Amino acid sequence: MNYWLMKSEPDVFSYDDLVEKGKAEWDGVRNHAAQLNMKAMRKGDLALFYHSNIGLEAVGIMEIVEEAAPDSTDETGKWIAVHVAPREKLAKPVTLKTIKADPALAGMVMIRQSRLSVSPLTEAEFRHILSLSRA
DNA sequence: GCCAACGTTGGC
DNA sequence: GCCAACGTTGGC
Repeated sequence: MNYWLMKSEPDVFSYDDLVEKGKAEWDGVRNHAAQLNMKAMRKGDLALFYHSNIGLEAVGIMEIVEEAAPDSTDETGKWIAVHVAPREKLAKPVTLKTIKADPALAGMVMIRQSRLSVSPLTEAEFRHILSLSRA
C-alpha cells in the first residue's frame, strides 16, 4: 500500500465536491513527474486531498479506486488520470504552516518541490499528518 | 544539444 | 500583486 498527496484548487474542485460526486477522475495533470506518480498508484492506495492556493491545508483522505487510464480531458492521448473516491474528511484540516513547522514532515516531497501537484508520502508522514488532524 | 525567453504554479 | 521554482519552447 502506498500513500500520496494530491493538490487541487478548491474553487475549481474541492474535497466537498468529491464527496458530492462520490467518485471522480483526477484529470488535468500535465506534468511528467506528477504523471509518473499517478502511474505508480494502485487500487486501494490512500491519498491526502490538499487545497492549494485557497486554504493551503490537507482536508481529507481519499482512495485510489481506478488505476491509470487515458485522461478524458486530453485530446493528445499522452496523459493519464486515475479515479479517486472520498474516504474520510479530516476532523481538523492540517495547514501548510503546521506541516512546515513540524520536523517530522521536513522531508516531504511536497515541501521540497512545492509545485508538484501529485507527490508521494511515506507511511510515517501519512500517519503523522492524520495524528495532527486529531490533535 | 545548449540556453535564453517565456509561461505556469503556488506560496506569501 | 509579486516572485521563486521549474517546465517548455524555439533560435542557434
